[in-house]
Amino acid sequence: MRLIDQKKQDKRNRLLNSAYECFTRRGMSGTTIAEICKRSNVAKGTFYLYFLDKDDIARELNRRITFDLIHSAYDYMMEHRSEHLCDNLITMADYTIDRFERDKTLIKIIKHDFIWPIREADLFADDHEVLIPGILQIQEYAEKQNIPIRDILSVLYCIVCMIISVCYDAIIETNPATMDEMRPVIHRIIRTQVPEIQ
Amino acid sequence: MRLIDQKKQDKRNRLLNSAYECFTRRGMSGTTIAEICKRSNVAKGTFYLYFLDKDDIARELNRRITFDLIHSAYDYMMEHRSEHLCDNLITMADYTIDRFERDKTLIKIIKHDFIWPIREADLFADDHEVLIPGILQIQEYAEKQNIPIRDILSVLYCIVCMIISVCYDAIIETNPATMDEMRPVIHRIIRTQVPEIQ
Amino acid sequence: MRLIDQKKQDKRNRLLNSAYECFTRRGMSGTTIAEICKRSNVAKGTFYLYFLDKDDIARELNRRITFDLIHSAYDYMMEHRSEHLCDNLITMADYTIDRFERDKTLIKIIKHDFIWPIREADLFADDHEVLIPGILQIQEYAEKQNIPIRDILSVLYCIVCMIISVCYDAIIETNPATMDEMRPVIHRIIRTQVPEIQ
Amino acid sequence: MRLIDQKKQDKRNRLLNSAYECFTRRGMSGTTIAEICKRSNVAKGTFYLYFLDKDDIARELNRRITFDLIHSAYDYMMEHRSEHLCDNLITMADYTIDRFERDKTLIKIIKHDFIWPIREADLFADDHEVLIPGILQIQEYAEKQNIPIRDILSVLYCIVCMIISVCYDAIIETNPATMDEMRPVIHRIIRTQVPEIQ
DNA sequence: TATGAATGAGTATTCATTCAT
DNA sequence: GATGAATGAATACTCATTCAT
Repeated sequence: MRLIDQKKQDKRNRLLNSAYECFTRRGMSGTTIAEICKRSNVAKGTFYLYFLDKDDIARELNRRITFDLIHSAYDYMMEHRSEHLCDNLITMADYTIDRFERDKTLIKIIKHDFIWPIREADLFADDHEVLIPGILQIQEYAEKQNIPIRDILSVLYCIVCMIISVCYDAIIETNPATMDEMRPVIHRIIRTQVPEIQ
Repeated sequence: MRLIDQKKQDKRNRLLNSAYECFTRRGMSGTTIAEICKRSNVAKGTFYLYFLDKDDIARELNRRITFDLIHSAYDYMMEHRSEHLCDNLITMADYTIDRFERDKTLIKIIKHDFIWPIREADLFADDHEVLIPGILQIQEYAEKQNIPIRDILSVLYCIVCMIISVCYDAIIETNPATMDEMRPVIHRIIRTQVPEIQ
Repeated sequence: MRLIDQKKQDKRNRLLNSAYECFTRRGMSGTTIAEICKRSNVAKGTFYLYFLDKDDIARELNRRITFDLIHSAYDYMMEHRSEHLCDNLITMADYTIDRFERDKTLIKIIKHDFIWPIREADLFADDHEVLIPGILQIQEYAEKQNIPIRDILSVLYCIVCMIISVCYDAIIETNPATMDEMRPVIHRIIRTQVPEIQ
Repeated sequence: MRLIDQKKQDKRNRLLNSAYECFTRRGMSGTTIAEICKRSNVAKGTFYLYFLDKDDIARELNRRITFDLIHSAYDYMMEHRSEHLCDNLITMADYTIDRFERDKTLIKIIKHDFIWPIREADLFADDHEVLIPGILQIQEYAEKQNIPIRDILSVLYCIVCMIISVCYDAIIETNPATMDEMRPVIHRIIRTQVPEIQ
């Protein structure tokens, strides 16, 4: 990569990082483009060389955050791996909940803009492992249980939706209960939906 | 109630109705207080005699919408009642999904601002039946299953969260699938979480 | 008129006067709405209670300026009246040219936005005398010369267009000659187009 | 001319052509220098090697357009030549009006920025024939009529101003009448100002 | 010569909120 | 209680111009 292209990429990243910090502190609608630029030591006009508008940078940020969160959770799970899918999912859920509790903006952003990273069409694409890591174990589970894989994925999707909503309410609004009270409920639901194979 | 109080109540209601129509058409952030007032034939200053600000009226509106939706769903269910809690919950879920499909703003508002209408503290209040109708059948089910009622309610809460998120994604974004594809998934999850009693 | 309406009218006029002075000094595109407001001792938001945008106030201003200029020229002519239409037109032209020479912004505004104040449709409306004063003498002249009045009016319109363009070029650009050199040319053209009746 | 100079000239012309197309489509104030450059496949910095700013290229463009229009009109007239100056002027006026009707941007540019291409000082310069073709016939007419040539030229200038203004109003604003209605008026005025010699 | 990344001054417009009437 | 005129802070986005390469 040419030096100048590296510089551009670097500037783009600086803007994304600043945006993350600003969105984190003041929320997306409370953040001005001027602030993002100032924090990046970049002129206001420069912002528009890299992004269309605030929504554009927010979308890009979201993609990165979602991608990073899923993969971190997966990596963590791999370090504490069990042979049961069910336990592994709970490990990932717990990791994610912990992240949310430490970083409340993260849950705000995710709740507002989460995009399930795999569409029906992509299901058998070559790189779905990149998008949803651990899909191999899911396929295996589906075969053992003799359930279509897309049924498993649908339920997983619903569980993820649920976790995000519940975490948001519990962490941000403490409603209807605290995270500590909701966590075992989430565990139970996962266990019920993805029972261990005998 | 004195006549003058009725008049005040009436003006308050007019403002709430106008707000609902405006939020419905243009979304909350796209709605100005001026519009709400104009539609209510009320001066702008008057708005502030009844509500603190836009958030205030939005909160109140949300309470009403949630309340109305739950009770409509309950009434509908009572007309198609089964003896199994599980079937009744599915009936209510289907009714709600239908409402969302017909009125996309409804799901937008609910997704953005849903407040689970019963808090721990209220659980044994005298009027919880008003907030969550059908709680008697839930209590009955809890007893038969020998599960603490608050465990049932927690799971119900999670299911409601899930339904809202999934409906929003399916209806508004068609992601990751259509509502027709997600509906049976939701049914299955309810059945798994609230199994019929033998 | 109620006191409050008088105040509103007064504020509107203050804005128009400020706009005139600003347009005069810096031209329309060089004038900011902030300046107009400051000069009027009015908040920026207030501007938008009275006008849609800069174009709107400019249009209104133009209407007033054109109306005022024509009527001033007519009044002046009536004080130096001759029996010949031709001489009267020259008197009005001279008055106008003098005004342009004294107030260069006037010619800029007029050149940019002059609107001939009488359309075909209005020709026989009851109030055309308000728009183009002196139309009675024009009608008289048309009858004596046995020419359709609309032919006279068309020529007058063309002469007015010509005067405006020539004045602009001469006064603002000194091109292709000075106003002193062009004035007799204009006189001669008027005399040729509207010959005195024998 | 050296090859390198030809290349430079070529780039300059490309910029001028692009500017014409852009001004034509979006008007001068709606055109950005970036657009002109893009259309010319030239970097933004390069623009400033050839022109001072947008006004500079606009002025140059205007000179070319005016020059081209006058010469086209003259060429057309020479193909339909009469012995009378008056008829020839009408032929040229008609040609010009037709051009304006077909190309509305042309009249907009001309109206906004017309520059009478001959100044007093240039009148007896060697190349005035280049600037105002047909000046020989004008001189001849002046002699026959025993009028100073500059008097004829002044009147011609006024007529040109008038035609431009009237065409703009008629074609762009249809005010106060259509071009079809104004055309004979223009003819009559020319005939009156430059009567055929007996 | 040529490039194009970076700059940052410049401005219209909205709208929640107040307060004199 | 009710009004609605007035406020003015707050902000996204453009684009001519420069200058290091």
